[in-house]
Amino acid sequence: MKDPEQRFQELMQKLRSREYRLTPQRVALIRLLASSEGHPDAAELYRRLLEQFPTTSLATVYKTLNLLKEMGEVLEIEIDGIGGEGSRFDGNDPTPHPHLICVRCHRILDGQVSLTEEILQAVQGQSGYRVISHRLDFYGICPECQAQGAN
Amino acid sequence: MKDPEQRFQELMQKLRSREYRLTPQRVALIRLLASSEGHPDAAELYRRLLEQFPTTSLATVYKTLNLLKEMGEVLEIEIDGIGGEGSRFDGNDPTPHPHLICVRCHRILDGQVSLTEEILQAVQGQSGYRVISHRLDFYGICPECQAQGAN
DNA sequence: GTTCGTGCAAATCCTTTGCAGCGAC
DNA sequence: GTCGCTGCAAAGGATTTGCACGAAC
Repeated sequence: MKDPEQRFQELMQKLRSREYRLTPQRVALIRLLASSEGHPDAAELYRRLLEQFPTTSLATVYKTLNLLKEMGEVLEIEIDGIGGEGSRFDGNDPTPHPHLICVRCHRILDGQVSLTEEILQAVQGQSGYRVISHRLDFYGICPECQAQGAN
Repeated sequence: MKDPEQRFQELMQKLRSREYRLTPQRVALIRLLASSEGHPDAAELYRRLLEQFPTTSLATVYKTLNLLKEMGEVLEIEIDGIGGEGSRFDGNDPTPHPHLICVRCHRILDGQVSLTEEILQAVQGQSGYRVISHRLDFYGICPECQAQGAN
């Protein structure tokens, strides 16, 4: 995980250079995304933002999120098999990297492995696809949940 | 890809042994899912089902889909970064396997590679998670779309 | 005859959009 | 002063749910 403050500066710089307006709400949201503590979803970001800006709306959160996604600075993590949950986001490290998703408590941890070059080559060779990015997620039970319940 | 007829029999057998009712609509849907030609979404399955049962409803498609998902006999493939599309489904092979998703035409191809045992071990070791399943999807441009447009 | 599945409509949930007013620049 | 951003409310789209009728067993 990158240093949040450094990542924050990085994001600010990118927005400035593209001449986007740095409204206080936007800056606060970017600060949250720079650390992306716990891989928050839109509602969680909204909740944290409300503490500073009681009139902020969810729509604003989504708009900024979409802006950053288009810039490739935020990664969207969709959890499947787990109904009723929205996407989670990672603005700390937008490079494709694996996630470990606990099917019990929905905790998300960053994985440290990466796909080997052989695998990428094999996939491209077999299919003829030109691979642009990928997504690798593991579903399982986190240590805490293992400790709690048997099974 | 498994032989669709064989997979169909397999699915029928599993439903029978759990004493689910084999209504004509359900049987027809299972036949579609056994091949899962083109990794259809719910709307596509519904469309194909309508040809045989003009009064079928989307709700019924979803209900059967959920039943089979819970039984672990259908894999749900969620495409992200591509808005306005629902999940796609694979009832031919419910074992986790990679997919190649074309970001242009949304074609989905089954990948032939699988994660190495080392990667799985590494992930479990680093995180302490007990990994149950995983998901590996590649995003790129399929050969047809590469041929069409430059870039 | 029972119980489960179907099909309709309405409801849900996340996310997006339209628009008027405000604020960054 | 301009134009983009905000925030509200309403719309949108995929999926789910409630319920009464009909069909599988």
